[in-house]
Amino acid sequence: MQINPNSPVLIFQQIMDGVCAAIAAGVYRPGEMVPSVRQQAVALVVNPNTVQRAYEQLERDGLLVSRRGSGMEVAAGAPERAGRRMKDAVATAFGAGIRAGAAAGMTGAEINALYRKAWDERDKS
Amino acid sequence: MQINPNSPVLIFQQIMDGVCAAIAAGVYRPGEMVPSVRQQAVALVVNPNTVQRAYEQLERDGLLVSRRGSGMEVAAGAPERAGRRMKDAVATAFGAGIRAGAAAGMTGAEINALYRKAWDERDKS
Amino acid sequence: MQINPNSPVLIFQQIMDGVCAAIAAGVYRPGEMVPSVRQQAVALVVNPNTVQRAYEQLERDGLLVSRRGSGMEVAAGAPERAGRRMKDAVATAFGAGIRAGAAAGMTGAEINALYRKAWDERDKS
Amino acid sequence: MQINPNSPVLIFQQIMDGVCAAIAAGVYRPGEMVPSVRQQAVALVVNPNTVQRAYEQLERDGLLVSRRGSGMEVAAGAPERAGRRMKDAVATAFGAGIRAGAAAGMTGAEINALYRKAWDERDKS
DNA sequence: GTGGTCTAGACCACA
DNA sequence: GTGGTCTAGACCACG
Repeated sequence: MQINPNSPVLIFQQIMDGVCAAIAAGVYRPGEMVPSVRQQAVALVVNPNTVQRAYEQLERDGLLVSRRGSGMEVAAGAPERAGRRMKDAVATAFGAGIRAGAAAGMTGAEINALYRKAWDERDKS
Repeated sequence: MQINPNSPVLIFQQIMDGVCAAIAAGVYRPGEMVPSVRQQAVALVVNPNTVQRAYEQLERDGLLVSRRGSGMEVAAGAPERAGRRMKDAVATAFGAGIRAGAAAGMTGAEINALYRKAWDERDKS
Repeated sequence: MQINPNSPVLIFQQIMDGVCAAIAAGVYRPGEMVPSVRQQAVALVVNPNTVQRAYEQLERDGLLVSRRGSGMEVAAGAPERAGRRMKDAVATAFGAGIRAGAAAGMTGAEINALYRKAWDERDKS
Repeated sequence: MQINPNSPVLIFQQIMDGVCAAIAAGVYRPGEMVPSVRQQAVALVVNPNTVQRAYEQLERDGLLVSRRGSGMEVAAGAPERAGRRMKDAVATAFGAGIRAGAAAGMTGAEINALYRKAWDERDKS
């Protein structure tokens, strides 16, 4: 996981997205601990408060539960919730791209071509 | 063109995107005037300062040129530049979606299915 | 409204309680602006971030809505929600007192006497 | 006695409250030993350090005295002190509830009704 | 001026 | 060591 401080996407949201994806992908499993706020902060070269905020939000969303004094743990049922969230996010991104293309007067074929191109260039960057 | 004031996407960016798309789509043609700051502000239910800032940015990007005393005009060569920008934007959106899906552990087939679903649901909202 | 920094009750919660009570009491009415983050901060002799956090939470709870660039506004239907919240809070406080008294071996009469005494001493402090 | 680890009330305070109530109720009598730190920790499903801190505080408050090498004993005069503390605690809870209700614009009758309701629902939870 | 995000660094309760 | 709250002060987009 990596953070881009120059991205228009808020840093704490990038962290949320990353943790959410990791849960959905089964990298973090229910009952396991996620990296501590301070660890994540140094790993991502980010302020601990920012990580804290992301974790706090994930706890409100039911993906994490905080264990006082010992750390944050992946909640039961979190993988399903995270999977749904990620599907929504992907669908939203695709929808935005399609709508932007249509607004720019592209034909369906042109838009699909852009998708295929993006698909072929995955793994880049 | 419509603005969503509750979107996380900044309003002035939504305006830029809309104008850029309109230029790419041929709605606004080189040499034509774009709606005045005040007209746009009324039409989009937005603060004139915000429209002003979007137009300034578009001028810096070479899509608009200010005609002294009379308003902003679409620049020569703007359609091509705008078209390239929109293609980049669409490709970026698709790339982000694909990367998010992959990070969440989705298979290629699942991601493609989400794209097809988003495609079938275009025109919605 | 006043904040007690030495109270075990978290400051941002004291702020939330105060605003919630003011909404329930009709001091702040739907559609009106609440004091700005910075104003509240100086008024309560508290850090702006702390006020911000309280307002943020109240927004999540549907009592406030933030108007970009202009301030925070009392949400429609907020008085009812706030009233319910305050009733719950009062009931919780009374329940805690009653349970504490019972745990300490007090008789019902003793507990009721303490309530009457607290009632007679209201307005103090 | 039971601990709620999800309560906003600090655990060590919950322990202090419980022991204090037990002393006030005559469950623990002067000269008797209170459960050892380790026993309490097991019984309450809590970290021994937390129990230790609660006991230390109670000793500082004059409710317990440590018998060297053998544990903690209820101090002489502790029941009176504990009783006073519990009365204060109950009165404080009632006062907070009454003040909260008044701040929310409730009438005296409404507040009293909430008290009666809380009274009728005692023993619950 | 407004809200909102981020950084830096402090203190506390808890394990 | 952990999470959590608070302070101080910076920058940004928006009105």
